[in-house]
Order: sequence, then C-alpha cells, then structure tokens
Amino acid sequence: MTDRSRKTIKDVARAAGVSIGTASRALNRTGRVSEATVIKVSKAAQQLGYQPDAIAQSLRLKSTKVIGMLVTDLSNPFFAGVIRAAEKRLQQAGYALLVGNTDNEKPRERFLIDLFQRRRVDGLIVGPCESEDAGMLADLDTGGLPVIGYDRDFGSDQSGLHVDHRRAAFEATRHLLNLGHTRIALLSSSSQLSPGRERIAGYEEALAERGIAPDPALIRAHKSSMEFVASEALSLMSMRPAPTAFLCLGTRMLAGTLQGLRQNGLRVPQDVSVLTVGDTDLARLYAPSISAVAWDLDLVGQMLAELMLRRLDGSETEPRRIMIPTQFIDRESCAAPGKT
Amino acid sequence: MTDRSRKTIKDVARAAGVSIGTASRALNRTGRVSEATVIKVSKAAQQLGYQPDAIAQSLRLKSTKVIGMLVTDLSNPFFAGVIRAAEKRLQQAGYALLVGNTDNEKPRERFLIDLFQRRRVDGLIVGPCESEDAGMLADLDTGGLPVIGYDRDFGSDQSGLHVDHRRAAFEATRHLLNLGHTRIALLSSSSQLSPGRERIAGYEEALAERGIAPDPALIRAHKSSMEFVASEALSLMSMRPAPTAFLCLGTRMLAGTLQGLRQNGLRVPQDVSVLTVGDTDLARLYAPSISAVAWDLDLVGQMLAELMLRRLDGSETEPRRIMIPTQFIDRESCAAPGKT
DNA sequence: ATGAAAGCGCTAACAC
DNA sequence: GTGTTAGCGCTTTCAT
Repeated sequence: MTDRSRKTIKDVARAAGVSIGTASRALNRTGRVSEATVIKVSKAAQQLGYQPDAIAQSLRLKSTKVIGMLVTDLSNPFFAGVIRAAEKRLQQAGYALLVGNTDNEKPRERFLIDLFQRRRVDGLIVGPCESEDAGMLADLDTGGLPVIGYDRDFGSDQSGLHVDHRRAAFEATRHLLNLGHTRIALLSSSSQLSPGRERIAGYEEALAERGIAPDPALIRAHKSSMEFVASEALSLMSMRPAPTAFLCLGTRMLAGTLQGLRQNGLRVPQDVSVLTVGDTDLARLYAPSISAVAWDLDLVGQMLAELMLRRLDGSETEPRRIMIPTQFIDRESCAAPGKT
Repeated sequence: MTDRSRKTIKDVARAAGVSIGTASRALNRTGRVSEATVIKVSKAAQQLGYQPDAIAQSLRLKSTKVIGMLVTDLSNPFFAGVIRAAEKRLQQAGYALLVGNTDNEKPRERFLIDLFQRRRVDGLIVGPCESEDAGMLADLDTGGLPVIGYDRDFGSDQSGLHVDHRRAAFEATRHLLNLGHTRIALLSSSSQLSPGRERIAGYEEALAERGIAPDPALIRAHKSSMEFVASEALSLMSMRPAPTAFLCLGTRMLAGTLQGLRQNGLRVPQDVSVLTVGDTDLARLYAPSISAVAWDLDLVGQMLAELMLRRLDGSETEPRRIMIPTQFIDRESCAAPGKT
C-alpha cells in the first residue's frame, strides 16, 4: 500500500458504480440516498481503504477541526497537565490539538498566532505571555476566530478561564498569619504575568486584613535560576528580623528555597515554615511534605476545551469567565514561628 | 477586520493589477517575475493584510508542514520535555506539531494515527505504546509517511531514536554492586514497553557480570499507584534477607518507594540505598538527594525533530537508529550496605 | 514576463 | 434518489 495508491472519493465512486456526489452523500449520510447505495458505497470505501482527505474537507467546509494552543513552556507541569486534559476532551469531540511554545517571548507568540491562523485553526487557546497584548487577541476573537484565554485577560468581554491565584495566595498567607507569622517572605518568578500579579495581590490583601504593611524587602519577584533562588532565600534569612515563613509561588521557587534552606542547615518547619502555591510531586513527597495550595489541572484542561467547544458549536455566544477554585492542603511544612 | 474580510490571493492580484498566477509567482519568488511586479504585489499583499491559506497550499502542494506526535501521556515530564524541544526545532523549520495522548491504549493509538493520517501530517513521531504493533507503523513508513520511533521498535529497517535504557539500568546496578550490594530490589512500572524491558535486561546483565542470579522475588514490574508501590517497597523490606538497595525505574516508582520507606522510618542511605533511572526534580531536591541515571530530554526532542526533518527534506533516505547516551549522577542516596 | 486555465479532493446546490 | 457542476484558495503548466 504505497502513497501512490491513496484512494480518493472518485475511486470509491467508480468502484461502487455511482457518481462522486452520490458517494459523498452516502459516506456522510447527508441528503437523500437510498439505503442500498449507502451500503454499496460503504463497502467499496471499506475495501479500498478509503480515508477522506481532511485537508480537502477543510478547504471546502472552512473548518479544520484543529485547535491551537499556546503556552510559554510545554514542559512546565502546570501547562503539560492542562494540555493533556484539553487534548483528551477535544479528541472526544473530533478535534486535534496543535501546540506551540512561546518561551514567554512576545515575537514568538506573534509568529505562532500568525502561523496557526494561516493554518486555519478553528480556535485558539492562549496561556499567559510576557506583557500581554490584549488588543491583538481581542481583534482576532471579534474577527471570527474564537479565542479562549487561560490565566490571561485580553479585553473586557472575552471568554477565559482563570485559576483563582489571588485567593490561593490569600489563603496561603492567611494560614501563615493564623499560625502567628508576621514576617512572611514571598518568592515569585514574575510580577508581570497575570498569575504572578494576582498572587502578590492576594498576599498583600491577607496582610492588609491583619493591618500589616507589606515589607518590600521581603518580596522577591524576578525570574531566576534555582541556584539564584537558593541564595535569595539565604539572603532573606540573614535579614534582621528574619522572616519566619516562606511563601513560594511556583515550583522553581520552592525548589530553590528548599535547596537554600537545606544548604544552610535550616530545618522545616522548626526553623522556618514553607508553603507553596501550586502543588507538585516535589511538594507532596519532600520530607517534610510541603503544605500547598492546589488546583485541578485536569479540570482546567477540560473546562478550557469545553469553553472552546461551546463557542464552536454556537451553543454559547456570550463570553464567559470561569474561575477555578483552589484548595489549601495542609501538610507538614508549617508551624508556629519559633522563639528566636 | 472581520472574518468576512479574509483576503485571498485574488484580492491581492486585483489590487496589484495583475493576474493571480503572477501574484502567486511574485509572492513566492518563483519562476520569472519582474522585480517591479514583485514590489507591486508585495505592497498590495501587505496593505491588504494578506495571509496565504495554508490549507489551500497543502491541498495543492500535498504537504501540510505539520508533524504528528503520539505519546502515552502528554503530561509525563519525560515526554513533555521532549515535546517541548521537538516543537522548538520543528518550529524553526516551519513545521507545526500536532499532539495526541494515547493513554497507552492500542485502540486509541490506532484512532489517532488514523486521524493524523487523514489530516495529512507530513510525518509521525510515535512514543512507546502497549503491545507495540510493529507492522502497522512499518507499513505506514514504507507507504510514504515518514515515521520516527521514540523508544519504540517497529521493523528492522526503520528510523528511530532510543534512550539507552539498558545501559542506564546496567550502570545503576553496577554502581550498587560496586558498593557491595547484592540484593537489589527492582521496581518498574512496566515490563511490556520497550524502555521497561531494556532496563530490566540491563539490571540482569549487571548482575550476571558478577555471577549473581536475579532473584525474581526482588523484581516488581507492574503498573500501579504510588500508594501501592509504597506498600510494595515495605513488603520487599520485610523479606529475609531484605534487599539493601532499591533501583527505581521511573518517577512514580521512586515516589512510592520513598514514601514507603519514610512511612516506616527507614533512612536513606543508612538503612537502604535508593537509586533511580530517570532524573527528576524530586530526585534532585529530595533530602537526601537521590542518585540517578539521567539523559538529556532537550537532546532527545531535538534529535527526534532532526531525524524527521532529514527524512522530509530527503537528505537522509537511509533509516537511522540513534542511541542517546545516559549519565550516572552520584548524589547522596547510596552507601555501602549496613551490617544487619 | 505575464495571463489563462487546469486541478488538488471534497461538498453542496441544482437539475433531472 | 442520483448525476453534473461549481468552487473552496492555491500553484503550476502552457500559451503568448
């Protein structure tokens, strides 16, 4: 069975002794066809191993049944899990998923959006990206290409799904406050992207609730290597008064913090409490296990797909903003601040 | 700029005052076109915001510039990292990446291959999957659709990339043997998939080199939840004589083992040594850090893409089998067996 | 150097 | 109920 022998609907029609129009109708069970021909044609198609050419169908029907998805890093577990779930749901609905890495670079994002657009994807799911250009996505969406944002805002009346990062950070901070901590260090990889901003806001909100003014010296928000985070953690611990707790926003921050603390023989939670927003294997399995604020990646992926599918089948024309709740998971890494 | 206004080459031609044939030639700089018209046409295209329709091009050129990639689990870090790197390289070459989850289920794999084929992907990259059906992929490949296997064999003369799992397990085992361990427990998630088989073979090979017959009771190879692995680990530790070291094949096995050992107050490496094939955050950051055999996911992804691109541009017609080397990383989790 | 026209594989509108 | 035909947007002969 070589490429040469790729069968077209024409072959099927000939084999079944009907016209190609009839063959098409029979295959798609559309319009009026006699049951007899349906059988005849199906059998012919089967025997020839006919596979309709999705490209030709796309050209004709103006729909590719392909969704594009853009994230900064396909290998980031928080994205990978979402992609996995989204693909699953889309697959059920007959859609395929085209993915792209933006590396958090605006030009690359532009390039990919352009590429996907030329590829005529039926819809676009976009994760957060550097200095988000709301206008472009909004234009696309109103221009007829459904766009669903994931932790990304792009206009007042657009559809999107958001993890409740603000509440996540708020609850995490409040938990630490309840334990008696007042000097809580915050490590974030970015204050630019929407999730980062929201989390910092949640942190400050929780402090404000207790009438505590956030100490800028306790907040470190720039993207950096794990090694750098480790030394950041140490530098924070050498402050006087030193922070009694670390709130880590993201895996890299957690990893760096743990590394730094460990290098200096600081013990969790006896010497310092640690809490992470975003649950991972590392948090679950570290000894001691790290308390975390988690959310359901599967749910996020599913809902993202669902949102898209509803837009696509027209059952939902109103833009919808979905907020995904988070859960605080208390483990072993937090305790009341020690007396120093 | 609504969908209605999507510009075609016809619009460009009209705006530039040339025929569509000429417009096409000018845009693609193909055939003979005067420099003047190239300018004229380009300008018109620019002004209209013309984007060539990739679907129409695909139909005409019989190439979609899309590669399909199938893995059991898009969110598995070992796949996610590879996908990220592969996408990056393919993106450079103007290809897009369609991904699919097989969930390690043969029917789903079939379905996706079929889907991708109808979508006319230019090539297919397939990871390992349940009871691998060599014939089907080989047929596809000889049928004109380039197929690159990733840790997957599908015929004697097909291209593929393999991580050297056998050597990885061999070296890990040998390291433990060198420390004086003889009763080494092996935890694997699967003995069916190619990587699992190879690893077990490597383990047995290393034992054989020392004239040690593998004890079947020490080998646990079935997919299972982390909790189950934990109890497996404990049950192994209650054997007499007990194993003095654990060789964990994969993250889940490592996580379960650590969990189990920890629950029972067993200390690493004092009471038992632990080593993992496949490096992860968890292994790197656990306390104590876990010695591991690692390989470069970026390299794997790149090479996969490279292999595909070479097949595609015809610069490589001979099938090639690439073996990716692994590195043993000694950390804190292994010690000589204690005297019990 | 450029225009006209065929055709990639398919579906849908229109005849009969 | 079935056949014929136009046309989706593009590239590529083939004339000129």
